[in-house]
Amino acid sequence: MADETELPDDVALLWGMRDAPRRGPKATLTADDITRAAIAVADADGLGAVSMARVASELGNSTMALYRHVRSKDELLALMADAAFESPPELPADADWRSGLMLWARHNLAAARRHPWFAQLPIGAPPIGPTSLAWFDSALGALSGSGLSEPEKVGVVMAMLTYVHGEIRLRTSLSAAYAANPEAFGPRYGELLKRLVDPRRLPALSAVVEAGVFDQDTLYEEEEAKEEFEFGFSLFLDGVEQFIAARSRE
Amino acid sequence: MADETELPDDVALLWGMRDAPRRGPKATLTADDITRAAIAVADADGLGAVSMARVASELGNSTMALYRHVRSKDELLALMADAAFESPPELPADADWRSGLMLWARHNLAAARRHPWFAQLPIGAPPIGPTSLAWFDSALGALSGSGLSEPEKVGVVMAMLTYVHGEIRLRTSLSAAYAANPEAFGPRYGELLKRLVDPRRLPALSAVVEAGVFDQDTLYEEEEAKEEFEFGFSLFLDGVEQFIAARSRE
DNA sequence: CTTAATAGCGTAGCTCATACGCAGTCAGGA
DNA sequence: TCCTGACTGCGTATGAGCTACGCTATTAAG
Repeated sequence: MADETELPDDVALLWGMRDAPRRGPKATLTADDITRAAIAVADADGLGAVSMARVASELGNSTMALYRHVRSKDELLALMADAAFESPPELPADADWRSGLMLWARHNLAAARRHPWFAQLPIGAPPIGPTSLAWFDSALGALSGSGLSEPEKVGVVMAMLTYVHGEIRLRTSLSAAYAANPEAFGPRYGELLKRLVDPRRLPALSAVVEAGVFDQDTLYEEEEAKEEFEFGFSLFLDGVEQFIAARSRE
Repeated sequence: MADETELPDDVALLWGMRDAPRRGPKATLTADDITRAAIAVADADGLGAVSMARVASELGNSTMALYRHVRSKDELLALMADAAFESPPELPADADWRSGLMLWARHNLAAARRHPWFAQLPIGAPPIGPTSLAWFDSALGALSGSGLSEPEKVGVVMAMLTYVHGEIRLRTSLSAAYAANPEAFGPRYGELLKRLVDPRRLPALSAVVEAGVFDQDTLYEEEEAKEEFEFGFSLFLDGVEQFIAARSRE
């Protein structure tokens, strides 16, 4: 928290730390307003509907007015990425690391499901925004009683982030697509597989298909998706548990 | 593999199963050529450089000629998504499930690293292309000796896909961005964190930052990324191992 | 009161996806 | 043999999107 003068401009914008202008007219718009409006548009009509013109009109401004507060659309997307996740949950002080991480993951996924366009944002830099770092801190905090070293904690948290981001990208995207167009999924998928999968070329998949695993049409509904997440995430946490146990035996 | 007449058009295209036209001039172009050219453009200059005009000019054709073979750019992207991963690896017949999945994941990641734009493609439907299904089959096949039921195998494979996709999205994207612009990362990241992270508000993250975990500038290089992946993925596999052991005890 | 910095915005240039229709090409039937 | 219908490639045009540029109005400092 030394001198703020040398903070790169994009970082300063994320943290709301640009020095206020001394002269000129009062701004009727802030980068924050723009970010919120863009998120509202994306929530309502998808990321594809987020154009500078659309966001501006939503705010009752002209398109070019936005560029006084945001250098480019890419910068706006970076702002959206940080703002999409609200604050991380308060982890109970007496919680063990496992229930802490589980709570963290559930909240993170819930936030991602509220903003399904998040999975489509390009990732061009390590997390540096205030919200992203708050979530990072929260996850690390859950491991404070684990006895792991700092680099080990980071390793575990990065692995967890990996799993959760995969969930966001795969299952959340599919759920959103399913909600938009249920006919293209559901039982149609199972039937397509039955016709496309040659038992000689893809024997393992064929066995699964023949067993009817893909015949239910509830595969992409929220309840089902949650259960599948908890199953896979628990596998991961079991591995973490083993790791922590091994470390504490040393 | 029943009658092919009712296959949805996009699926038939993915499988190369459109019925050939009886009359008219010979086509000088195929959907396959277009897909390959588009992938080449994306590999060379990023997904943003993939425009219909660019792909067409790369093939020595006019922009609109592409639309005879591909219904829209979205369809082209779907073709690219399936073709990006070449064939899955041959798993040694005598391999145990764990080394099989590890081999699978390494090959999958290697393919993804060759095509870093893959992480930016929108996911709008469950996997249905021949390559995607071949990889799916390969992963299921690795579990054939595990004693799991078919639905359980699918659960484990989906969880693994989740982890690997997260890796692709997070680490592969970052590595690509780092390769394109190393100055924005490296030690600069550690220093930024030192200035931005308030020990009172983000104590756990602050401890990690002060411990110097982010000070190396090798964080995003390929070797380092591989090691971190293997660590996290092993945690996951440890969990799977426990699950399989518990199942076989019943 | 002057002046420099700043906000909002109109215009215009460029890129892109793609609808539409024309012209040339090939296979089968008359 | 030749016609006809199907099909390929492509030129043009439309509309949307990002954003550089410059003008005007507004505010605070000197």
